[in-house]
Amino acid sequence: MTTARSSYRAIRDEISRRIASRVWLPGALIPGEEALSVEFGAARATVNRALRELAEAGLIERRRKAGTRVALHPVREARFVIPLVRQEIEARGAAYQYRLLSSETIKAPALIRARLGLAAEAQLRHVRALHLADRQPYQFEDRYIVLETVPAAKNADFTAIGPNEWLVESAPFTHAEFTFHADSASAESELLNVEKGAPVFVGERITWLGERPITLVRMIHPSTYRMVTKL
Amino acid sequence: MTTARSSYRAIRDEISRRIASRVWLPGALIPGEEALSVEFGAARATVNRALRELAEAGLIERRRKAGTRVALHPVREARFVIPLVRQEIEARGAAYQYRLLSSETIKAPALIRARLGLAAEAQLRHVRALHLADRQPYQFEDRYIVLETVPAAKNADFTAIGPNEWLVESAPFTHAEFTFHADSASAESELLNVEKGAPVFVGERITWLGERPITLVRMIHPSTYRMVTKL
DNA sequence: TGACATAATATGTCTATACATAATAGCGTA
DNA sequence: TACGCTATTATGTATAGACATATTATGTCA
Repeated sequence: MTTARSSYRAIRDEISRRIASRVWLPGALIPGEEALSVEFGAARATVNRALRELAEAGLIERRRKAGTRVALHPVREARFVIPLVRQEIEARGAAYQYRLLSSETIKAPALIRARLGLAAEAQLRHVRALHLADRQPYQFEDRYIVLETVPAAKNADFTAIGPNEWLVESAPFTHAEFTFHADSASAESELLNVEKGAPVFVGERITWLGERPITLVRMIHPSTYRMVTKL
Repeated sequence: MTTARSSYRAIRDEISRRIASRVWLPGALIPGEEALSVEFGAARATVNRALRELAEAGLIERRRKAGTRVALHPVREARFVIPLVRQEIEARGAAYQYRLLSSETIKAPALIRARLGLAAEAQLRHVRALHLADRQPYQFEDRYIVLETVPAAKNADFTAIGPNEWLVESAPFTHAEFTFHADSASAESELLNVEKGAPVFVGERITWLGERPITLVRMIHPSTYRMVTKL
């Protein structure tokens, strides 16, 4: 027994159950908050919280005046966590190793400029590094840091601590965009210890602080990599 | 001006700003709800909602008695929506086409049985289909449906409506597991109109209704595919 | 010193009430 | 009929007050 008082969790789960068991069919209008609060013997605020969470999960759709209905095509969202590579590797019980491959300050190439919306003269720090799990190549990191947004990155030392961990500590972001796709290994094939042309899993991430771009990174994994998330 | 009364959004955004601008550093303890409610001139419940959302986003960490602190390694979560292939394609302004390739009822192969935790005699419906965008192959769908859990799938007609849309309407799920990886095209290479051995992006999804598995599906895209999500 | 009970405290949740806001429905008028 | 105003309604948000719960800090006793 959780509590004598009706909890928003109990209400949420019961409503979720009714939808799953098709008591309330997709597209159907469900009772209003007032009615539910009577049925469950709870305050409307409590029912509201339950419904709000279900709406966030995409199970129901709510509109003022129109009421709440079971989502027709539950556009559900999966969440996946964005851990540091090191944490990701250590969580698997593997030994983490980091190797800095190259680091230089350059003028932004046109392609990167376009992606980040930078001026022609923008300066970038370009870092290439390798992350290993149990001595096996795990991820090749190819990163550009916008020095205008993060001046401290100009002289940061990435030989011991990777730019990923350094940025997390030193340059918080407000927005991010993630892209994932499959590609065939080219220049990085030797580094990842795979055949040239072998499939690789590529994650790309751009982060911003407000309107200003912080960094663009390509993270390339061999095809043994699995990105997993549960719902 | 949003409202004269302080809103939880305003509070949430202000706290978010303080973290982003490093007024409150990673690991630092931030004022308690009581103190913040005084500062912002709001009720504690309002501050609570603001903080709760930030905690959900992974920006702060909260513990009873210990208080609230700025996350050291913001284990932030990205969310990505799981739309129907049709919606995904139509959202790009492309014409959607669906083609059923094969459909049969079989005894579960050992590999699938293991993944879904099924008994040896379990019956499955195995469906293979192709989804096209502007007449170009977009996704090859290779699906197994557990007939024990979804008996109605035994006689369902998947020639016009794909099993994906059919299941969404007919068999809601409670849990799901998603896996993504890169692979090289083998049997499906012709269907996707790519070279044999070309890189493909593979998404795998298993859904459950309570404890019982509903379906396992492999969704295979050519390497031009991009999975995008924003935060 | 160490184990254990106890007090203190910040967050977690619930209630009752009130007002805000979006969106629909219905009415009246041109 | 077409348009626009207005009343209605369900959700959205805020408040004050209360109790619940997890966890830390403290104190007591062996």
